[in-house]
Amino acid sequence: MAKKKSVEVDLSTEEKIKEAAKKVFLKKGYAATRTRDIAEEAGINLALLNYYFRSKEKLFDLIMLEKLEKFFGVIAPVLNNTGASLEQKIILLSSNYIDLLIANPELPLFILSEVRHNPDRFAHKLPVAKVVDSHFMKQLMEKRPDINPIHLLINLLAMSVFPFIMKPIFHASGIMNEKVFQMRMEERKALIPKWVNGMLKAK
Amino acid sequence: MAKKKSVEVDLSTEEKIKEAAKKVFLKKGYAATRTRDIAEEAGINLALLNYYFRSKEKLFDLIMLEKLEKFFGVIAPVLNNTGASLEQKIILLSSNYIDLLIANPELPLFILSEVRHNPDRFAHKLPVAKVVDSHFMKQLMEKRPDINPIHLLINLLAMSVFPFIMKPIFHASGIMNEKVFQMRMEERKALIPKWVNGMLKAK
DNA sequence: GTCTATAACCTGATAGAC
DNA sequence: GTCTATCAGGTTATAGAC
Repeated sequence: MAKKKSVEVDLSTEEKIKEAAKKVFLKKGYAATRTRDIAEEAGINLALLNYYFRSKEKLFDLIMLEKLEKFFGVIAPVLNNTGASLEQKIILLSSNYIDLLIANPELPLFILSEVRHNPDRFAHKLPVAKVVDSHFMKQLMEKRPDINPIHLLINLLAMSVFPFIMKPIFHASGIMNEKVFQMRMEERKALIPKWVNGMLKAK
Repeated sequence: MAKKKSVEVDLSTEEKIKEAAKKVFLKKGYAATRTRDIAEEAGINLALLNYYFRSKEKLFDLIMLEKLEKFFGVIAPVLNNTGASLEQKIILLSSNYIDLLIANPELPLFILSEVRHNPDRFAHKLPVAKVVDSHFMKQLMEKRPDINPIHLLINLLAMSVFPFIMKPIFHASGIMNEKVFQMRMEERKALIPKWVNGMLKAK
Protein backbone atom coordinates (compact mmCIF):
# COMPACT_ATOMS: atom_id res chain seq x y z
CA MET A 1 0.00 0.00 0.00
CA ALA A 2 1.79 3.07 -1.22
CA LYS A 3 1.86 6.28 0.82
CA LYS A 4 0.69 9.29 -1.18
CA LYS A 5 2.59 12.21 0.25
CA SER A 6 2.32 14.41 -2.78
CA VAL A 7 -1.40 13.94 -3.29
CA GLU A 8 -2.68 14.80 0.14
CA VAL A 9 -6.20 15.28 -1.11
CA ASP A 10 -6.74 11.55 -0.94
CA LEU A 11 -5.86 11.28 2.73
CA SER A 12 -8.40 11.06 5.50
CA THR A 13 -8.73 14.12 7.71
CA GLU A 14 -6.87 12.41 10.51
CA GLU A 15 -3.99 11.56 8.19
CA LYS A 16 -3.97 15.01 6.69
CA ILE A 17 -3.52 16.52 10.16
CA LYS A 18 -0.80 14.05 11.02
CA GLU A 19 1.13 14.75 7.82
CA ALA A 20 0.80 18.49 8.38
CA ALA A 21 1.95 18.08 11.98
CA LYS A 22 5.03 16.17 10.87
CA LYS A 23 5.94 18.88 8.44
CA VAL A 24 5.46 21.80 10.81
CA PHE A 25 6.90 20.18 13.95
CA LEU A 26 10.00 19.07 12.06
CA LYS A 27 10.51 22.47 10.59
CA LYS A 28 9.85 24.65 13.64
CA GLY A 29 10.23 22.35 16.63
CA TYR A 30 7.63 21.83 19.35
CA ALA A 31 7.86 25.18 21.12
CA ALA A 32 7.72 27.39 18.04
CA THR A 33 4.85 25.45 16.46
CA ARG A 34 1.33 26.78 16.87
CA THR A 35 -1.56 24.40 16.47
CA ARG A 36 -3.02 26.99 14.10
CA ASP A 37 -0.01 26.46 11.78
CA ILE A 38 -0.73 22.77 11.63
CA ALA A 39 -4.43 23.30 11.00
CA GLU A 40 -3.70 25.70 8.17
CA GLU A 41 -1.09 23.37 6.64
CA ALA A 42 -3.62 20.54 6.78
CA GLY A 43 -6.32 22.69 5.22
CA ILE A 44 -8.70 22.18 8.12
CA ASN A 45 -9.53 24.25 11.18
CA LEU A 46 -8.20 24.31 14.68
CA ALA A 47 -11.10 22.62 16.40
CA LEU A 48 -10.70 19.54 14.26
CA LEU A 49 -7.13 19.05 15.38
CA ASN A 50 -8.26 18.80 18.98
CA TYR A 51 -11.18 16.63 18.00
CA TYR A 52 -8.81 14.01 16.56
CA PHE A 53 -5.76 14.32 18.81
CA ARG A 54 -7.04 15.97 22.01
CA SER A 55 -4.00 18.23 22.43
CA LYS A 56 -0.86 19.64 20.87
CA GLU A 57 1.25 17.59 23.26
CA LYS A 58 -0.41 14.27 22.40
CA LEU A 59 -0.08 14.95 18.69
CA PHE A 60 3.57 15.80 19.14
CA ASP A 61 4.33 12.64 21.12
CA LEU A 62 2.84 10.58 18.33
CA ILE A 63 5.09 12.20 15.72
CA MET A 64 8.14 12.09 17.97
CA LEU A 65 7.84 8.37 18.66
CA GLU A 66 7.56 7.67 14.95
CA LYS A 67 10.69 9.72 14.28
CA LEU A 68 12.63 8.07 17.10
CA GLU A 69 11.86 4.67 15.64
CA LYS A 70 13.08 5.83 12.27
CA PHE A 71 16.25 7.31 13.69
CA PHE A 72 17.23 4.27 15.74
CA GLY A 73 15.42 1.62 13.75
CA VAL A 74 18.00 1.62 10.98
CA ILE A 75 21.01 1.23 13.28
CA ALA A 76 20.07 -1.51 15.71
CA PRO A 77 19.34 -4.34 13.22
CA VAL A 78 22.62 -3.80 11.38
CA LEU A 79 24.69 -3.58 14.56
CA ASN A 80 23.19 -6.81 15.84
CA ASN A 81 23.41 -8.82 12.63
CA THR A 82 25.65 -11.61 13.95
CA GLY A 83 26.16 -12.94 10.45
CA ALA A 84 27.91 -9.84 9.13
CA SER A 85 31.59 -9.10 9.52
CA LEU A 86 32.86 -5.83 10.99
CA GLU A 87 33.66 -4.55 7.51
CA GLN A 88 30.25 -5.52 6.17
CA LYS A 89 28.49 -3.82 9.04
CA ILE A 90 30.39 -0.59 8.42
CA ILE A 91 29.44 -0.63 4.74
CA LEU A 92 25.80 -1.44 5.48
CA LEU A 93 25.48 1.12 8.23
CA SER A 94 26.91 4.11 6.41
CA SER A 95 25.02 3.29 3.26
CA ASN A 96 21.66 2.67 4.93
CA TYR A 97 21.98 5.61 7.23
CA ILE A 98 22.92 8.13 4.58
CA ASP A 99 20.03 6.93 2.44
CA LEU A 100 17.69 7.48 5.37
CA LEU A 101 19.11 10.94 6.01
CA ILE A 102 18.97 12.02 2.38
CA ALA A 103 15.27 11.20 2.52
CA ASN A 104 14.87 12.84 5.97
CA PRO A 105 17.54 15.49 6.35
CA GLU A 106 15.89 17.29 9.27
CA LEU A 107 15.54 14.11 11.30
CA PRO A 108 18.74 14.23 13.42
CA LEU A 109 18.58 17.89 14.40
CA PHE A 110 14.89 17.58 15.19
CA ILE A 111 15.35 14.59 17.47
CA LEU A 112 18.45 15.89 19.17
CA SER A 113 16.92 19.30 19.92
CA GLU A 114 13.68 17.89 21.23
CA VAL A 115 15.35 15.25 23.39
CA ARG A 116 17.60 17.95 24.77
CA HIS A 117 14.65 20.19 25.66
CA ASN A 118 12.73 17.36 27.25
CA PRO A 119 15.14 14.62 28.29
CA ASP A 120 13.04 12.79 30.89
CA ARG A 121 10.01 12.63 28.62
CA PHE A 122 11.73 10.54 25.92
CA ALA A 123 14.47 8.88 27.96
CA HIS A 124 12.70 5.52 28.19
CA LYS A 125 11.96 5.55 24.48
CA LEU A 126 15.60 5.56 23.42
CA PRO A 127 16.67 2.01 22.53
CA VAL A 128 20.34 2.65 23.20
CA ALA A 129 20.97 -0.65 24.98
CA LYS A 130 20.57 -2.38 21.64
CA VAL A 131 23.30 -0.15 20.31
CA VAL A 132 25.72 -0.14 23.19
CA ASP A 133 25.53 -3.90 23.88
CA SER A 134 25.48 -4.79 20.20
CA HIS A 135 27.43 -7.43 18.30
CA PHE A 136 29.17 -4.59 16.47
CA MET A 137 30.64 -3.29 19.73
CA LYS A 138 32.07 -6.74 20.51
CA GLN A 139 33.67 -6.88 17.08
CA LEU A 140 35.22 -3.46 17.64
CA MET A 141 36.69 -4.60 20.95
CA GLU A 142 38.25 -7.64 19.31
CA LYS A 143 39.75 -5.55 16.55
CA ARG A 144 41.02 -2.74 18.77
CA PRO A 145 41.15 -3.84 22.43
CA ASP A 146 43.20 -0.73 23.19
CA ILE A 147 40.38 1.71 22.36
CA ASN A 148 37.00 2.01 24.07
CA PRO A 149 34.58 0.89 21.33
CA ILE A 150 32.17 3.73 22.04
CA HIS A 151 34.70 6.05 20.42
CA LEU A 152 34.60 4.15 17.16
CA LEU A 153 30.83 3.89 17.18
CA ILE A 154 30.61 7.63 17.76
CA ASN A 155 33.00 8.24 14.86
CA LEU A 156 31.04 6.09 12.47
CA LEU A 157 27.76 7.79 13.37
CA ALA A 158 29.44 11.19 13.34
CA MET A 159 30.70 10.78 9.80
CA SER A 160 27.25 9.76 8.57
CA VAL A 161 25.05 12.10 10.61
CA PHE A 162 27.10 15.24 11.19
CA PRO A 163 26.95 16.67 7.65
CA PHE A 164 23.17 16.61 7.89
CA ILE A 165 23.33 18.45 11.19
CA MET A 166 25.52 21.09 9.55
CA LYS A 167 23.19 21.37 6.57
CA PRO A 168 21.42 24.51 7.83
CA ILE A 169 24.81 26.20 8.17
CA PHE A 170 25.89 25.11 4.70
CA HIS A 171 22.70 26.43 3.19
CA ALA A 172 22.44 29.66 5.15
CA SER A 173 26.01 30.53 4.30
CA GLY A 174 25.74 29.51 0.68
CA ILE A 175 28.65 27.05 0.68
CA MET A 176 26.68 24.29 -0.97
CA ASN A 177 23.38 24.26 -2.71
CA GLU A 178 21.00 21.34 -2.38
CA LYS A 179 22.24 19.57 -5.48
CA VAL A 180 25.92 19.68 -4.53
CA PHE A 181 25.08 18.63 -0.99
CA GLN A 182 23.27 15.52 -2.19
CA MET A 183 26.15 14.66 -4.51
CA ARG A 184 28.63 14.89 -1.64
CA MET A 185 26.47 12.72 0.56
CA GLU A 186 26.30 10.07 -2.15
CA GLU A 187 30.10 10.17 -2.34
CA ARG A 188 30.33 9.61 1.40
CA LYS A 189 28.55 6.26 1.18
CA ALA A 190 31.62 4.81 -0.49
CA LEU A 191 34.18 6.94 1.35
CA ILE A 192 33.15 6.35 4.96
CA PRO A 193 34.01 2.62 4.97
CA LYS A 194 37.48 3.46 3.65
CA TRP A 195 37.99 6.15 6.25
CA VAL A 196 36.81 3.90 9.06
CA ASN A 197 39.15 1.16 7.94
CA GLY A 198 41.95 3.72 7.96
CA MET A 199 40.94 4.68 11.48
CA LEU A 200 40.88 1.08 12.64
CA LYS A 201 44.46 0.61 11.47
CA ALA A 202 45.67 3.94 12.87
CA LYS A 203 48.91 3.84 14.88
CA MET B 1 39.37 41.95 34.96
CA ALA B 2 38.13 38.50 35.92
CA LYS B 3 34.60 37.43 35.12
CA LYS B 4 32.73 36.25 38.18
CA LYS B 5 30.17 33.81 36.93
CA SER B 6 29.67 32.06 40.24
CA VAL B 7 29.27 35.26 42.26
CA GLU B 8 26.64 37.05 40.26
CA VAL B 9 25.85 39.40 43.07
CA ASP B 10 28.74 41.62 42.02
CA LEU B 11 27.47 42.10 38.47
CA SER B 12 25.65 45.17 37.31
CA THR B 13 21.97 44.77 36.60
CA GLU B 14 22.57 44.81 32.88
CA GLU B 15 25.21 42.09 33.18
CA LYS B 16 23.01 40.05 35.52
CA ILE B 17 20.25 40.04 32.91
CA LYS B 18 22.64 39.12 30.14
CA GLU B 19 24.13 36.24 32.12
CA ALA B 20 20.65 35.01 32.99
CA ALA B 21 19.60 35.29 29.36
CA LYS B 22 22.58 33.23 28.23
CA LYS B 23 21.73 30.52 30.69
CA VAL B 24 18.03 30.30 29.88
CA PHE B 25 18.28 30.76 26.10
CA LEU B 26 21.00 28.11 25.86
CA LYS B 27 18.99 25.67 27.92
CA LYS B 28 15.53 26.18 26.40
CA GLY B 29 16.14 27.79 23.02
CA TYR B 30 14.53 31.01 21.82
CA ALA B 31 10.96 29.85 21.31
CA ALA B 32 10.56 28.04 24.63
CA THR B 33 12.12 30.82 26.66
CA ARG B 34 9.85 33.34 28.37
CA THR B 35 11.22 36.72 29.32
CA ARG B 36 9.81 36.03 32.78
CA ASP B 37 12.19 33.07 33.11
CA ILE B 38 15.14 35.32 32.40
CA ALA B 39 13.95 38.00 34.79
CA GLU B 40 13.49 35.45 37.56
CA GLU B 41 16.88 33.86 36.87
CA ALA B 42 18.47 37.31 37.04
CA GLY B 43 16.68 38.16 40.26
CA ILE B 44 15.04 41.22 38.80
CA ASN B 45 11.63 41.91 37.31
CA LEU B 46 10.29 41.80 33.85
CA ALA B 47 10.09 45.55 33.17
CA LEU B 48 13.80 45.95 33.78
CA LEU B 49 14.67 43.52 31.04
CA ASN B 50 12.86 45.64 28.50
CA TYR B 51 14.33 48.80 29.98
CA TYR B 52 17.85 47.54 29.25
CA PHE B 53 17.37 45.50 26.09
CA ARG B 54 14.11 46.78 24.56
CA SER B 55 12.87 43.34 23.50
CA LYS B 56 13.29 39.59 23.80
CA GLU B 57 14.45 39.45 20.20
CA LYS B 58 17.16 42.09 20.62
CA LEU B 59 18.47 40.41 23.76
CA PHE B 60 18.55 37.08 21.96
CA ASP B 61 20.44 38.47 18.97
CA LEU B 62 23.08 39.82 21.32
CA ILE B 63 23.60 36.42 22.95
CA MET B 64 23.46 34.57 19.66
CA LEU B 65 26.17 36.71 18.05
CA GLU B 66 28.43 36.14 21.03
CA LYS B 67 27.93 32.40 20.76
CA LEU B 68 28.50 32.37 17.01
CA GLU B 69 31.83 34.10 17.52
CA LYS B 70 32.78 31.52 20.12
CA PHE B 71 31.76 28.63 17.90
CA PHE B 72 33.61 29.82 14.80
CA GLY B 73 36.25 31.93 16.48
CA VAL B 74 38.28 28.93 17.55
CA ILE B 75 38.38 27.30 14.13
CA ALA B 76 39.26 30.09 11.72
CA PRO B 77 42.61 31.22 13.22
CA VAL B 78 43.92 27.66 13.35
CA LEU B 79 42.80 26.82 9.83
CA ASN B 80 44.50 29.94 8.48
CA ASN B 81 47.74 29.67 10.40
CA THR B 82 50.08 29.48 7.40
CA GLY B 83 53.01 28.56 9.62
CA ALA B 84 51.52 25.30 10.84
CA SER B 85 51.72 21.99 9.00
CA LEU B 86 48.65 19.92 8.21
CA GLU B 87 49.45 17.58 11.08
CA GLN B 88 49.95 20.46 13.50
CA LYS B 89 46.66 22.06 12.50
CA ILE B 90 44.81 18.81 13.12
CA ILE B 91 46.31 18.47 16.58
CA LEU B 92 45.63 22.10 17.46
CA LEU B 93 42.10 22.07 16.13
CA SER B 94 40.85 18.94 17.87
CA SER B 95 42.50 19.94 21.13
CA ASN B 96 41.29 23.54 21.15
CA TYR B 97 37.82 22.64 20.00
CA ILE B 98 37.26 19.90 22.51
CA ASP B 99 38.46 22.19 25.28
CA LEU B 100 35.96 24.81 24.15
CA LEU B 101 33.17 22.25 24.02
CA ILE B 102 33.94 20.75 27.41
CA ALA B 103 33.54 24.26 28.79
CA ASN B 104 30.41 24.91 26.66
CA PRO B 105 28.77 21.58 25.91
CA GLU B 106 25.43 23.07 24.85
CA LEU B 107 27.01 25.42 22.35
CA PRO B 108 26.80 23.34 19.12
CA LEU B 109 23.24 22.11 19.51
CA PHE B 110 22.08 25.59 20.52
CA ILE B 111 23.65 27.26 17.49
CA LEU B 112 22.61 24.61 15.03
CA SER B 113 18.99 24.56 16.19
CA GLU B 114 18.63 28.31 16.19
CA VAL B 115 20.28 28.78 12.81
CA ARG B 116 18.00 26.12 11.44
CA HIS B 117 14.88 27.79 12.80
CA ASN B 118 15.95 31.19 11.51
CA PRO B 119 18.44 30.75 8.67
CA ASP B 120 18.13 34.12 6.93
CA ARG B 121 18.50 36.02 10.18
CA PHE B 122 21.99 34.72 10.93
CA ALA B 123 23.19 33.80 7.46
CA HIS B 124 25.39 36.87 7.05
CA LYS B 125 26.92 36.36 10.48
CA LEU B 126 28.43 32.97 9.64
CA PRO B 127 32.13 33.43 8.81
CA VAL B 128 32.31 30.31 6.69
CA ALA B 129 34.39 31.83 3.90
CA LYS B 130 37.31 31.91 6.33
CA VAL B 131 36.83 28.22 6.82
CA VAL B 132 36.14 27.08 3.27
CA ASP B 133 38.89 29.14 1.65
CA SER B 134 41.37 28.46 4.44
CA HIS B 135 45.01 27.45 4.24
CA PHE B 136 43.99 24.14 5.81
CA MET B 137 41.77 23.34 2.83
CA LYS B 138 44.67 23.94 0.45
CA GLN B 139 46.86 21.60 2.47
CA LEU B 140 44.17 18.93 2.34
CA MET B 141 43.97 19.25 -1.44
CA GLU B 142 47.71 18.81 -1.78
CA LYS B 143 47.69 15.76 0.43
CA ARG B 144 44.65 14.12 -1.14
CA PRO B 145 43.86 15.64 -4.55
CA ASP B 146 41.48 12.74 -5.18
CA ILE B 147 39.05 13.74 -2.39
CA ASN B 148 37.05 16.94 -2.10
CA PRO B 149 38.60 18.63 0.95
CA ILE B 150 35.22 19.59 2.38
CA HIS B 151 34.77 15.89 3.24
CA LEU B 152 37.87 15.83 5.39
CA LEU B 153 37.03 19.11 7.08
CA ILE B 154 33.56 17.77 7.87
CA ASN B 155 35.10 14.61 9.30
CA LEU B 156 37.49 16.48 11.55
CA LEU B 157 34.73 18.72 12.88
CA ALA B 158 32.37 15.77 13.16
CA MET B 159 34.72 13.81 15.37
CA SER B 160 35.19 16.77 17.70
CA VAL B 161 31.68 18.18 17.79
CA PHE B 162 29.36 15.20 17.30
CA PRO B 163 29.80 13.59 20.73
CA PHE B 164 28.66 16.87 22.32
CA ILE B 165 25.62 16.92 20.09
CA MET B 166 24.80 13.38 21.22
CA LYS B 167 25.32 14.27 24.87
CA PRO B 168 21.59 14.71 25.62
CA ILE B 169 20.98 11.20 24.27
CA PHE B 170 23.84 9.73 26.28
CA HIS B 171 22.56 11.33 29.45
CA ALA B 172 18.86 10.70 28.94
CA SER B 173 19.52 7.03 28.22
CA GLY B 174 22.02 6.60 31.04
CA ILE B 175 24.88 5.30 28.90
CA MET B 176 27.43 7.69 30.32
CA ASN B 177 27.37 9.93 33.31
CA GLU B 178 28.97 13.34 33.27
CA LYS B 179 32.28 12.14 34.69
CA VAL B 180 32.78 9.33 32.19
CA PHE B 181 31.73 11.60 29.35
CA GLN B 182 34.39 14.14 30.22
CA MET B 183 37.01 11.41 30.50
CA ARG B 184 36.16 10.12 27.04
CA MET B 185 36.32 13.60 25.57
CA GLU B 186 39.78 14.11 27.08
CA GLU B 187 40.83 10.83 25.48
CA ARG B 188 39.61 12.05 22.12
CA LYS B 189 41.99 14.99 22.07
CA ALA B 190 44.87 12.56 21.55
CA LEU B 191 42.92 10.03 19.49
CA ILE B 192 41.41 12.27 16.82
CA PRO B 193 44.75 13.25 15.22
CA LYS B 194 45.66 9.56 14.94
CA TRP B 195 42.31 8.72 13.38
CA VAL B 196 42.53 11.60 10.93
CA ASN B 197 46.02 10.54 9.90
CA GLY B 198 44.66 7.04 9.35
CA MET B 199 41.89 8.55 7.23
CA LEU B 200 44.32 10.58 5.18
CA LYS B 201 46.26 7.44 4.30
CA ALA B 202 43.19 5.34 3.59
CA LYS B 203 43.26 3.37 0.36
C1' DG C 1 16.91 52.56 37.89
C1' DT C 2 13.50 49.79 39.73
C1' DC C 3 9.11 48.52 40.81
C1' DT C 4 3.69 47.31 40.27
C1' DA C 5 -0.10 47.24 37.34
C1' DT C 6 -1.98 46.72 33.11
C1' DA C 7 -2.49 47.00 28.16
C1' DA C 8 -2.51 44.46 23.89
C1' DC C 9 -1.99 40.41 21.86
C1' DC C 10 -1.48 35.44 21.13
C1' DT C 11 -2.29 30.48 22.00
C1' DG C 12 -4.43 26.02 23.21
C1' DA C 13 -8.65 24.21 23.87
C1' DT C 14 -13.81 23.84 24.01
C1' DA C 15 -18.94 24.91 23.36
C1' DG C 16 -22.43 24.59 20.43
C1' DA C 17 -24.63 25.13 15.73
C1' DC C 18 -24.98 22.53 11.52
C1' DG D 1 -17.31 15.21 11.36
C1' DT D 2 -16.71 19.91 10.58
C1' DC D 3 -17.35 24.51 11.28
C1' DT D 4 -17.54 29.47 13.81
C1' DA D 5 -17.21 31.84 17.97
C1' DT D 6 -15.29 32.33 22.17
C1' DC D 7 -13.08 31.40 26.66
C1' DA D 8 -9.29 31.13 29.85
C1' DG D 9 -4.79 31.67 30.48
C1' DG D 10 -0.31 33.10 29.24
C1' DT D 11 3.14 36.30 26.90
C1' DT D 12 5.61 40.53 25.50
C1' DA D 13 5.94 45.08 26.26
C1' DT D 14 4.84 49.58 28.33
C1' DA D 15 2.81 53.30 31.50
C1' DG D 16 3.41 55.49 35.47
C1' DA D 17 4.52 55.70 40.56
C1' DC D 18 8.53 55.84 43.52
